[in-house]
Amino acid sequence: MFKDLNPILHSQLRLAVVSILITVKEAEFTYLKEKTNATAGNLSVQINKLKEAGYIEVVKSFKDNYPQTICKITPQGVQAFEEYVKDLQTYLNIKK
Amino acid sequence: MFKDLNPILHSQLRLAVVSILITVKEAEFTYLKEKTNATAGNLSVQINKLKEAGYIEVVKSFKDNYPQTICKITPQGVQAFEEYVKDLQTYLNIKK
DNA sequence: GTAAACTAGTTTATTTTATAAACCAAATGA
DNA sequence: TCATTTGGTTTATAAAATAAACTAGTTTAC
Repeated sequence: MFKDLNPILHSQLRLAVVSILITVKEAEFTYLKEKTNATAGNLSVQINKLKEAGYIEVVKSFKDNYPQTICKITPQGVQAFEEYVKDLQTYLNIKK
Repeated sequence: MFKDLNPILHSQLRLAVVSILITVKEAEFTYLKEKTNATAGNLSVQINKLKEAGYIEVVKSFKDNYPQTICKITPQGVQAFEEYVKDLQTYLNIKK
């Protein structure tokens, strides 16, 4: 009946990050922070979890002398997100 | 951009319970346990949280000599669920 | 009639998560 | 130069989910 929801994506902040990355393909840490209203610490932790899960790719470099962290979604990330959205439907089945 | 998700509903088990109660209006503890595949302990805890939030009503009685716990959704529960589903859309906006 | 197994839960303890607070290294500005 | 800001990370704390243990009673089998 109810499909298990991917716990990595069933988190408000991680879901927001993946949601953004699905549409923009690439985003800076600061951009994600602004769009999600997350604290830097929280975002840092959650980005690492997404990276460890293989859902995003993180590239660190420097831009205008400042450190810069760029995140991109991976094919696994896209797939996991689509699966999550599909699974979620079973919980929201008011639309019949 | 991203609306905050109701933390009481953003939980797999509680969401499943509310989802069921939205469609059946009334359900026994044992029925919910079977449908959600939850352990009794976990279900007991989560039912209490939903009750404390005012999202469900819990009536205890006896049936065939055994204790029986019946849960029903409240108007606030229905409203919170609908709001949650709506808020969730902002995270899933792949459909444009 | 009494021990073993089962029903229907609750409570407590443990693990996992989420979040906040504190920190770091470097850059900028007064 | 030293206080502030940027762009983070690490560590500590709070909250949540989950499991394990327990309660209270019932049924079944001897």
